[in-house]
Amino acid sequence: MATQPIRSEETKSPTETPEDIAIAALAKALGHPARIGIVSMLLARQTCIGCDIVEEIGLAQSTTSEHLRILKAAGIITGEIERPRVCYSLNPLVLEPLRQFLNTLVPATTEKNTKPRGAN
Amino acid sequence: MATQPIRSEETKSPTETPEDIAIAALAKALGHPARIGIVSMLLARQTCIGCDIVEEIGLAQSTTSEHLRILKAAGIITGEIERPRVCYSLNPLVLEPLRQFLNTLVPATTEKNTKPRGAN
DNA sequence: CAACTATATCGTTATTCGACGATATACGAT
DNA sequence: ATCGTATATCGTCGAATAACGATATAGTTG
Repeated sequence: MATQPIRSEETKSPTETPEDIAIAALAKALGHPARIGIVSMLLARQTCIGCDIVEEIGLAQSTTSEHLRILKAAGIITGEIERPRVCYSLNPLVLEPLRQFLNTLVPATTEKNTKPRGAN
Repeated sequence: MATQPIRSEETKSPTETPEDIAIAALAKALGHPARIGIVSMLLARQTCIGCDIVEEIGLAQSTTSEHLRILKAAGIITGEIERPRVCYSLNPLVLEPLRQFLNTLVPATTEKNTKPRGAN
């Protein structure tokens, strides 16, 4: 159906650096309100077991589990199994590339605005 | 899990704060390597006309235009029309909520790894 | 052992995304 | 007026995402 990719000799290769891909993957993992909520929750409390997250997020258990899986796959959170629970906690260091990317973007203004997000 | 009460009055409202939604929207807009590349490009040069971006990104013109549209919709870039060109530039301030979110996440004692982008 | 709890996974469905080529638009230059 | 350039939009396709209920898994407790 589609005409054959003539892309043989020309340099139509998307110029995606591995760095770009890594940063985009982190941003993508954070690109859903429920996942932002989960991360915020883990920041407020130190650790959370999954069922508390399910309750607070307000989505179906299976849906929440999927969001947790995405965050885990990106390395942003870790889940320590404590059968039958799973104890989730933040692993903020993996966000460094994204964080530094953003910090280079913003015209180095005041950094002292670091108020913690309001507790839920 | 206790049988969840049927979604009658309360209970199942996804607890998404407007703040969470805003942060997630920004992250989502950055959640693609091509868009990270565009933003990086606009950071390196000060402004770019679209055709240069198309060339550097290496995707079809229509695809690149779509990525530009997404970034524009999120407010991350602006496009000033200079017919027949459009001159794009960064508007990094709108990223503040996401940036601050990340900065509260990352333990502030972890500032050692501050190498700028591009060192690969 | 049986029941309960917490979580992950499966199957499904509807929606969105990402990519492309083709086409439309709008201006400057010839 | 026609051509060329730069950009946006349309239509389409396949893939990915988000959501859910149902079910499977695995440990704890009665």
